[in-house]
Amino acid sequence: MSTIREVAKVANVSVATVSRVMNEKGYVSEKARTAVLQAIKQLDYRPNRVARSLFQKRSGLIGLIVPDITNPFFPQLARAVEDMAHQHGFQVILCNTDEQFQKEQEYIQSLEAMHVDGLIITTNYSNNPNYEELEVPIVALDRVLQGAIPTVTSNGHDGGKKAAQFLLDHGATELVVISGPSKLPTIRKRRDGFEEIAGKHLVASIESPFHFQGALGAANYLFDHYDCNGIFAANDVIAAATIQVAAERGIAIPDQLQIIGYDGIELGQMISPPLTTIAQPIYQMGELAAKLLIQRIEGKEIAAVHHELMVEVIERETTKRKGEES
Amino acid sequence: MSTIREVAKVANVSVATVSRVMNEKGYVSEKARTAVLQAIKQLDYRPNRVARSLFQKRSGLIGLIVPDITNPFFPQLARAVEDMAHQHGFQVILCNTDEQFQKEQEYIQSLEAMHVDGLIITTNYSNNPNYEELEVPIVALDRVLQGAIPTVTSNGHDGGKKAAQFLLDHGATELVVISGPSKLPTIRKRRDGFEEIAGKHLVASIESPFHFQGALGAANYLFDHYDCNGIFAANDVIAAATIQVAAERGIAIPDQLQIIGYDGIELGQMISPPLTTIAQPIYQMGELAAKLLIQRIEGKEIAAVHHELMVEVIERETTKRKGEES
DNA sequence: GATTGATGTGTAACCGGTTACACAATATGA
DNA sequence: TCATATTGTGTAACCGGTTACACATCAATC
Repeated sequence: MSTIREVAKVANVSVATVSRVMNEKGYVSEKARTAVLQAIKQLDYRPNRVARSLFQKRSGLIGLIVPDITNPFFPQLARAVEDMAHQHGFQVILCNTDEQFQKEQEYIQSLEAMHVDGLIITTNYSNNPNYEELEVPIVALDRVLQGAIPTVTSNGHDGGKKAAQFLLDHGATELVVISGPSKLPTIRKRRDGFEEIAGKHLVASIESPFHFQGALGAANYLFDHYDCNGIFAANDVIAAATIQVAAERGIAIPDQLQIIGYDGIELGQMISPPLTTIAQPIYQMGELAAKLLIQRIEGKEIAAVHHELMVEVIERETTKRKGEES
Repeated sequence: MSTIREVAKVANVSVATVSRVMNEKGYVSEKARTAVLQAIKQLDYRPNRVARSLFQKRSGLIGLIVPDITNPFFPQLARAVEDMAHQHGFQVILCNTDEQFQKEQEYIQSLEAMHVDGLIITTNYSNNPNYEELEVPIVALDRVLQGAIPTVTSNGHDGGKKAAQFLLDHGATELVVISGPSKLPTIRKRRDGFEEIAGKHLVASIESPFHFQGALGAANYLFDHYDCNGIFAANDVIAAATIQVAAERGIAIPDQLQIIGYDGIELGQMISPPLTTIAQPIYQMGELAAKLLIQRIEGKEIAAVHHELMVEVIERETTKRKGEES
């Protein structure tokens, strides 16, 4: 791989001139410019980004910290972030924390040491650490962080309300919410919104882990202990598990039991019957987070600190058609 | 952020000594060592990895190029690669090509310019480009590349055979394979293996795109034109679509129709009924690819060039229990 | 003809680590 | 006692870009 000095030699100019041509900065004569361009082509010269980073203190790297890319909520988010980053000439570094505080800290340290230009974090350690003290710009995604850190979430409270209203409107009378880990604020909001509207129709409110196996257990527990005809699951994976357990037990969906999920991941349309769900605009959330981050990186001030996007219900087949409530 | 020279000043030694302490290289007196360590702690000094990269020509970065992280096959792969990379002190840069030649080339150029230490590629442009000419070590995952590039795949031919054998053993008599895009060698192998064993029981062999919507169309086409009681889908997403279409049409699974998928992604267990499938060891494949790459990066020669892992059938509920075939 | 400003170019320092090399000081062995 | 390791440390060059600054040249203006 050739260097700028070699290019300079071939083009018979100084390195400064080569640099000027490359960055289109400062005065360069037409003659010098073509000579340099010619030399660059001849040597297949591409500037060393590491060297450039060192001087400019800008690496063109964005760190994306997620709990686990394997959780089907995150690939779409990651994709959105990567697309937006790519459009602006950034690359993204993927980090999985498994929700472990220590891994998260390790990654942040590494990323800082390699001078990433910014960080997008979806994390739980909302309060503990010193995000505000970090020198790099940060945007929080799907989780709300303390302080002056911009965040992007969707309106979970409204989502919960919409879910309850939808079930009620479609003839469900005994409602259950299978919530996620209640230490997560975003999850609590969904549940609270649901319970607010469900009111006296609420039969039970139980908790489930996010992963499928755990949700299977929660669903079994639910059916063992309660009777209901409308379930709101805190995410689509839990909803899928609930559907599976219901199918095993011969409970007809949506006739005997209606189920509504949350998230709007692709999984929802792949299962049978296809899942009615409260869809977050996942891709847009990732996109917005990346956009905000890039704006901060480029020094623009950001207006609102907290961005909350709307959710919408996607009606599929785990709920009854309107007018057929029976 | 403090620099090595500041540390040197505080510890009252030269930068060389600080560097020696940090890298545990060369002679350092106990006295100097403790002074340096003390200074490092005092200043919360962390070496600038960019500067280190520049000199060492080693960035600690691995590029992972996938078609689309949103395709449920890839998150597990990415996770495995990232885990292994992290264990060895590397970070991974995620790139989505959408199977577009041009995006792939762009990414490779960028990654080269930022001096990634290695590349893991899952790509289709098996023949076209100049992978062999690249200076960075490469490992191909799930796709076979020409030349001396190490590859990691699973035994698709055997997988196809196993699928056919399994359906036959469980009482299916009229078999169909819904294959993926036949330009992909890995996909062709699955189909060929299946057809080899299916023999005269093969009723039809059709092609489907990989994404769910397209697969829905293919499944509808299939049911409109053929009668069969055993289907092999080239991946689990296609299988899920087939199940959904079958459910819509009131075809009982597995009683009237048995379905077997391919891949072994989590989706398979989340759908109803849970999917019998030929599972690739996805995580292990990613892990192995990363391991091989890291070995190459560290200069070790690699024995075998092509690694083919075994697949196994995971029996769930879209196929009949043995002994209950009819 | 002198002053001013725009244009064009090169030298060398700088970013922050790493390390070859020179030079000491001390220890070992004959 | 003198030659030879062994141990310990600092200076300065280097990695490959970027850019402040000095210096030229040339046209326009007074």
